[in-house]
Amino acid sequence: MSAVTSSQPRDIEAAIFAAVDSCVTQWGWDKVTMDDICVTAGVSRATVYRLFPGGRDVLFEAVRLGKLEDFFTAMRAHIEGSESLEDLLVRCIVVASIELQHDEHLAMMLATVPGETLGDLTVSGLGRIVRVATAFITPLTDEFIPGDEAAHIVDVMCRLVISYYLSPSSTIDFTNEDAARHFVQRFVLPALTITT
Amino acid sequence: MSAVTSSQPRDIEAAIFAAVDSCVTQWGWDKVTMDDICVTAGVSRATVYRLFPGGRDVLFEAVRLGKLEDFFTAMRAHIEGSESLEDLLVRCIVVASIELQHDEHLAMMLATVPGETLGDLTVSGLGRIVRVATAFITPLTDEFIPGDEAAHIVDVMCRLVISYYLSPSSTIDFTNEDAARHFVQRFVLPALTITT
DNA sequence: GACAGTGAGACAGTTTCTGTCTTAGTGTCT
DNA sequence: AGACACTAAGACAGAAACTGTCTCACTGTC
Repeated sequence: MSAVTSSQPRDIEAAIFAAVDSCVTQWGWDKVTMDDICVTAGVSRATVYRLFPGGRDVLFEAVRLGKLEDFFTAMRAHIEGSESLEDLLVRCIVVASIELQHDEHLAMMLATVPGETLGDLTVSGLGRIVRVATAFITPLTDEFIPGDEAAHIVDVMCRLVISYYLSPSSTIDFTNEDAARHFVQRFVLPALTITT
Repeated sequence: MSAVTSSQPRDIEAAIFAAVDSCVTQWGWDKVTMDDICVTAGVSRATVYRLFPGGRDVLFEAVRLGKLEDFFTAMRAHIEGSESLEDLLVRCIVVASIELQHDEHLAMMLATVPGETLGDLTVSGLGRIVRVATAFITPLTDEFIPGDEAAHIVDVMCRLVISYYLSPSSTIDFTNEDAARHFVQRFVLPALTITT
């Protein structure tokens, strides 16, 4: 049964991912060594390097990519029933903001280069987040607005959510649905060229 | 004013201690480097090495010693009004157990060799804890029992508290005063050779 | 028996860390 | 002003660690 033989390596890969997650949570990106991960995962060095050729960088990149996808997959589940563009945008903002605030470790996971400060979220990491966010969210906006317009909206929303997460404002709280809705009605919807 | 000049270094020493505490809490003994501590304390490498000649080992030893004394000083405040030996022993057990459970970081601080597992609490670290505990507590038992007897009691109590902390039992909860009192009445007091 | 996947560990090259040192800058006391 | 004590900054060599690759022995499956 190929299902059996292939399920073994999957488990190991999952164990390694879990180990990275655990180690990074405990020590942060900088302090984690490959040996930490191997020991935590209960796996040999050779196995890790065979599964992730390229070593540390490749492994961490894979983990971060996985986290990013998990994040947006979960988010998509939250926004899938939206009946209007306003509703969709509000849900996006609120869910993302709450999720970020709830798990501050997540922000580091979402960023690009491990070991650098959260400030990187606004430099190298942001572009990548915007890219993934666009890929995940724009399909859901199809029924409301055209794709290129959606890309613009998602881009702006990403930056705002991250900005308000990194440096909260006393006037707007994106984790609050009413506040987010008010913001969307006031600043986002009027900016759209279409009126539907 | 010598008070002014001497208050400066005191502040720096305190800052370094605080930095060690913060760094160890964040990363654990193994992962902390001297540079981490210097940066966190906002102090130069040279300063740290001058204040703690011998470097890492000496600094960490000083921190641990300070923690140990803090711990027992706080404990002594809790048990100072005891009117009977039973009362005193119960308070010791409960306060120590609660304190340990409340701040698991403390246990690592109390141990001897940084970077090694908590298991060391029962090997190299235990002797030192018993020694300090004896020095702090036996003076308070003077009015109840002779010094050598007190030393025995403290020794046994230390081991029990640490053992139950490391591996809790379903039958005894030392953080509960009634349970601790019951235990003392049942096992400790009868073992004493004096009857006062 | 062939085979794929794994653990254990040796290995060199690199990076990081440690502990010491020198230099320059600061503020205080005489 | 000048002596003094203290500090920041950083260069430095030696030690320790981490990385990534490799080989070998072991296991279970086909």
